[in-house]
Amino acid sequence: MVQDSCQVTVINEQRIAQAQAQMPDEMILVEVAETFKLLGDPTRVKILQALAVTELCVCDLAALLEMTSSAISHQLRLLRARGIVRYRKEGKIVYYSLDDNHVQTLVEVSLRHVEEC
Amino acid sequence: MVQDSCQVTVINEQRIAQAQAQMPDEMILVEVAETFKLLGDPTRVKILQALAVTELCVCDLAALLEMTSSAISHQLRLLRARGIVRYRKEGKIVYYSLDDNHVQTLVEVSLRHVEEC
DNA sequence: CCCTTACTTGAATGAGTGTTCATATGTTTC
DNA sequence: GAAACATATGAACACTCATTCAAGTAAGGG
Repeated sequence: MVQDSCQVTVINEQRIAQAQAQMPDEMILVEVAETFKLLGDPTRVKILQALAVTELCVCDLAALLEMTSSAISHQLRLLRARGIVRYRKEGKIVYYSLDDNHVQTLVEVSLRHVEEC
Repeated sequence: MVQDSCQVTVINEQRIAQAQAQMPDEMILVEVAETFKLLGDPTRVKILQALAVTELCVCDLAALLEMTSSAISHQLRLLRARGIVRYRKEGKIVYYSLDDNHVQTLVEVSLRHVEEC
């Protein structure tokens, strides 16, 4: 047993070294967590699920999810910032659609996972 | 254009109906979001990444992530509650390992996604 | 031009969350 | 049995976050 700088006892030094060796960069792991965090909200999951079916404008999404346009717009801003959705203006109407099929895959995998349990 | 109960104007009634028809149950979508939320924290992602390599006890994880055993234990409790990790007692030491390869798949897909960008 | 409409945005608020600290539990060792 | 140790857990704290509300922008119609 060894004490590290944090006063934590180490039991299996070798396994720790092994896990550490295969651990991706801190930065990458933080990004992975942030991606998941973005998907970790029912409103945003519903938005993505709807946009996976068809392009929709803000007020359509608001009607579909029975929420205010403001609430939807705030969430779309987050999804936009991560490049998950893109938008297209048509007059004063703004149409949103998916811009990242990786994320779509994640939602699908998670859906199948939940449905199996 | 139609006004629904929430005072939101509907632009594309047909598309909304289409999206609604393909929308999974509210309950399932909430569970999907909760699964993602659980993966949406750097500490938990690191724990899962480490356990994907090898079984580890709480203090090993604490040493690896340079955090207190208490903080790790709290996170493991959440992962345990969702059936994502399982544990095995060996005397006073508690070894944790992964108990859900779906989740492992999600992390892998997300890792590849982040690394591509 | 003014009014309505679709959307955005900033501040505020209430709920939720991760870590710390102190304490408790259960196990081993002396 | 007492001390040491690995975990677990409850409360507290700072912090984040989703929604609401109010105000602002930009486009179209009368």
